[in-house]
Amino acid sequence: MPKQSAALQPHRRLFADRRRNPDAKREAVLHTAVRIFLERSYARTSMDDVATQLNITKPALYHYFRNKEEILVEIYRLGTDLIDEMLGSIEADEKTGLDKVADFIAGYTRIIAGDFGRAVVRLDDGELSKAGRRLVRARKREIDHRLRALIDSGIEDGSIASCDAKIAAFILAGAIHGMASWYKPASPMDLAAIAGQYVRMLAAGLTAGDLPELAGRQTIAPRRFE
Amino acid sequence: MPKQSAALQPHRRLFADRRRNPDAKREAVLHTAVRIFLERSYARTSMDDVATQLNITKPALYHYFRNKEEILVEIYRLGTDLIDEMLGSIEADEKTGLDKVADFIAGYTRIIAGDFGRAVVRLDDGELSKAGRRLVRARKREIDHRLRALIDSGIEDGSIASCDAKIAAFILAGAIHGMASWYKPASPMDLAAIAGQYVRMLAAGLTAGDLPELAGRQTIAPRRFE
DNA sequence: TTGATATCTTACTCGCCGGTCGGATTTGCA
DNA sequence: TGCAAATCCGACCGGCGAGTAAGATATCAA
Repeated sequence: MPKQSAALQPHRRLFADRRRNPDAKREAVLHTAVRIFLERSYARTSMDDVATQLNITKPALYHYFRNKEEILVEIYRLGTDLIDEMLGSIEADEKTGLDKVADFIAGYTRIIAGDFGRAVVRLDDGELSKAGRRLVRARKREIDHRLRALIDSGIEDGSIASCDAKIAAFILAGAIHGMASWYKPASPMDLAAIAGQYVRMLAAGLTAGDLPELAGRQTIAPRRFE
Repeated sequence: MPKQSAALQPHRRLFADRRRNPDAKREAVLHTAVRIFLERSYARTSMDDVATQLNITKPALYHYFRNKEEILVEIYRLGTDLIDEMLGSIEADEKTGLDKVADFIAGYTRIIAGDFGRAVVRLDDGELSKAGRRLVRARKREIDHRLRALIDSGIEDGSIASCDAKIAAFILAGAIHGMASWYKPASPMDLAAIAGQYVRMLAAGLTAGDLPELAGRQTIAPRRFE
């Protein structure tokens, strides 16, 4: 049983009387579902779980969504839309590549702090059908490529040290994605402070690509850390 | 049906004749299981899948493991053992904090590139029972704390810029964990080159904690990126 | 050779969950 | 008011997968 937060109450009440606002109800399902999915994972959440939380029964859910997968795909869509929107506004700016990437880091951390952003990162798209998986992964790949383009533009204009943009993008995205595993909305830490340290540390990593004493370091002894 | 790689053949052959080497067979189960779990996820892998891959039937598996969870816990144990061992050897060194962290990054990427390391990071411990989850998460938490200690020591000896070690550890670990999602052992990219860029970029981020022009930057306009 | 034991198989049980069927109840509109 | 459509429910189906029971077969030690 997921803990019942006060924030869910309005969604429950929405379903109290029939015939009202199908769109609002559909949205209510999504908001409730994404919370439970994040808490329990998609696979371990049954349609009954979602329905119960909404104070309805399972078949009622199938009035708003064809199946369980459609709910998940819709969640991904909403989440990736947020990221797309942010990327669009960053790309439109007239800034150096480094500044754009820094803006990306700041914006991305904020999106990941939200439910739908966290869902994009944490929910397992391996649960999807082949078609759904293709769709979702294509969107993720596109986001990755746009981040790489940001980095490349920074390398070109000299604001970012020469490096492999592909790996750099993985490092940036990975670092921020990790947030989805530990960040709790009710966290005592200020989100702005967290985002600030992310920007500082990661942007610094991009500018100082080759500190001589680090570039030449030898790695640890070749023990068999398989 | 998971693709049958040549590397699995020896494990299949091990079970060809009965009564031979229980320890080796147990290990063979683990090696086979971790591969399938990484490909298909733990939840979507049935005991029949594992058994089939080994050329035996499901009940035979229960001769070596009490249940499915025991296999997963054992995989976690082997993976975290690798990390513990590495941390131990790093902690024993007489180096600056930054150098120790750099060694950690290099060693960690190599471990994550292996099956059991990748398993620690990618397999969902939410599938475990309460007891198993407690155990696994305790080990993960301990690793996190030891990394923080490494960072703290670097801040103390001045090799790392002052920052929140907790967040810094999350950033480092997150960046490397991300590798588990895209790295394929048969990758064309040289692992050493990847590890090198990880070390360079992340270590640089730790040394240059406060570039003035970055510290003072204002974040993106406060749109509602929920 | 012969029992004792380990190993492995065939054939089940049982619970869970996505999805559906048919019907009941409401709502809004003519 | 009356009726068509929308909304929702109780009861069910079918499949999947973890785990087990009971027995067959090979191995090893004596």
